[in-house]
Amino acid sequence: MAPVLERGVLGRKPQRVEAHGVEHVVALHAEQAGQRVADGVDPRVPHVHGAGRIREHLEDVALLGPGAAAGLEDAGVVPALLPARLDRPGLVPLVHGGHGSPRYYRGTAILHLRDRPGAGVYCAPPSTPEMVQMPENVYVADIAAHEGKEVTLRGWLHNRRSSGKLHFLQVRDGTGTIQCVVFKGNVTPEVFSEADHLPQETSVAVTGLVKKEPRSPIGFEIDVRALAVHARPTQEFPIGHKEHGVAFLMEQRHLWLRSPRQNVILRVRHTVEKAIRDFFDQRGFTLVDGPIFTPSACEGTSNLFEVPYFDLGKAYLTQSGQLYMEAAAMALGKVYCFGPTFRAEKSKTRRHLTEFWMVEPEVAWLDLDGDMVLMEEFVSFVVQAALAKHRDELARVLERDVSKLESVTPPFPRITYTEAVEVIRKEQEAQRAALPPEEAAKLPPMMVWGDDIGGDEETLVARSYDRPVMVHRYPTLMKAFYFKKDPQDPKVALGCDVLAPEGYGEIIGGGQREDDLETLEKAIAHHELPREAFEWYLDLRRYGTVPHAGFGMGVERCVAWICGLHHVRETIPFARMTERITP
RNA sequence: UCCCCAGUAGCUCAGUUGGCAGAGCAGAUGACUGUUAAUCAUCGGGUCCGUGGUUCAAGUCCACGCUGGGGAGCCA
Repeated sequence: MAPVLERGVLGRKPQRVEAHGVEHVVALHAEQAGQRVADGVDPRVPHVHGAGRIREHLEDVALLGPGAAAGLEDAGVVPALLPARLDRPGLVPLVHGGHGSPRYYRGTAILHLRDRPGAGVYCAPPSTPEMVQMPENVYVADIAAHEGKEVTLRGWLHNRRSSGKLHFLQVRDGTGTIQCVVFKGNVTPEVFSEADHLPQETSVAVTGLVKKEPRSPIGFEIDVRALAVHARPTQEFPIGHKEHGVAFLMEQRHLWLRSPRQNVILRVRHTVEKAIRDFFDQRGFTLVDGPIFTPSACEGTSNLFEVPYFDLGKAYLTQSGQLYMEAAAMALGKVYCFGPTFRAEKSKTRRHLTEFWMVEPEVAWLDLDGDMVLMEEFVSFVVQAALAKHRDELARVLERDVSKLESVTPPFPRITYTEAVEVIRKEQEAQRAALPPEEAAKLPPMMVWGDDIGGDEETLVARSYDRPVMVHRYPTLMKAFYFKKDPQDPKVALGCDVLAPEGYGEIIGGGQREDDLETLEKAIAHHELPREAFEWYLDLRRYGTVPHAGFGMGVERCVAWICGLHHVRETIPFARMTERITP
């Protein structure tokens, strides 16, 4: 080992030892041997600041053992190596004998520095060499539990402001963002200067005291004692703090996810997905995963993604797991599937994706009325779960009017399709009456019974209610072949759609299935579907057929509604649309 | 597939009747002990989407194309 060139008994004031020009070994040792180390972290320990940089300069480090008081020549010096991960500024990490996990010491360190400009060690007065609890690695979300303690946070630099002798670093760790205050008097000039020049999205480990701060949005700040730069961005982060266009942000989706807004949306999505599973789990449903590859269209041949499938020709990506869930319901009673769904429709609207996630429950011995009760309880459960967990974030970050979600509780209003048509026609008449005749003539024709309820019509129906509205008994001709006809009125099918309020439109479609073999055979023929492909499905009616019902809910539309978003593309991590498949 | 709109600095945009290419933000340098999208000063930064045309002169007008956005239909 190189000779010791400097040795110092450190006073109360921090002292910096430069190492440049020649190879140095710097020894620092305790002022008062035998000083008791309090629980937690004593700020008066050797601080190895700027660990990311120090790492490059340190070749060796040694710690004086318990006999430190005897001096540097004491045989208690423990040779040790600096571990690769020096991320506990404030404590000296050592690997005994050059292998094994590092143990963290406070006490006297001997640092062997390489000859590099800027190399140096900054030390506060050390206390007794003694193994101590290392500064806890904590998350911003849990910061309140660590008030008054020294902690290490690891994350990314979100933003930075400066005011002379203070730098304000906004550090984001995935659970939240916290302001870290770097005061010139608390760190070395190098660290202070570095803190003022770190670009956005630098990954850092910040060590400091957790302090209560009324000016902070989260109530706490970090009073920085040490800052370890893990990695500087190699180039400027494309997404700044000002506004950006949608096209640009979608191209940068992999980076856009880091923004506070996208963080909240993805967390709400997570909560919604968890609530979906909790709801069905609590009610004794079994999760049955449907296939992604399907042999042919579930509901006709419209708009399916086609993939080559070995010698069997073509396969298609699923557009619904429903038919398979019907089979599963006959086996397990109450089932649901939850997975991705693919639609090759060239839909370019705020409500459409080519790949989206759908949950589809199916229940044996259930009729339309029971299905509608299940729908309203399910939607209410999911909305209330999201509200309970994210009320503050929804209101603050997404500026969502959460009072609009509070009213989402059962029962939901129910109207028939026929009644909905009347409501729409009255609205359309009112619109016409309010316009001069020549203007009114330019409007699209009035809705008549049998027309589909489009996006505008959905909004007309939904806006008179403060919660989702259930529209049931649609004309049979509009619905898929498997819907059961209403025995009271065969012109309509026992289907039901749930329309979300505030213009979010259809989030659920479902209903009671045709359980009679002959009627179903006729329906397949009437829709001109290939009978062979549905033989297995007809088997379900051949072997103990029972009334059954179910529905499908699109996760993205539900999340968009809960979050109050303009477009579903923000609700899925990586949206797939007709004109976009990257990143 | 149809209808509408947009494309100018890294980003968001302005650009007048067709007459020298602009601002804010971001970046760099400096000032400031409480900033919250900090502020202030200074500096650097351009294939005006592409091709062709009209014109003394095109970011601007015309044609075609490309890319993206919004909407319709269909759906969750």
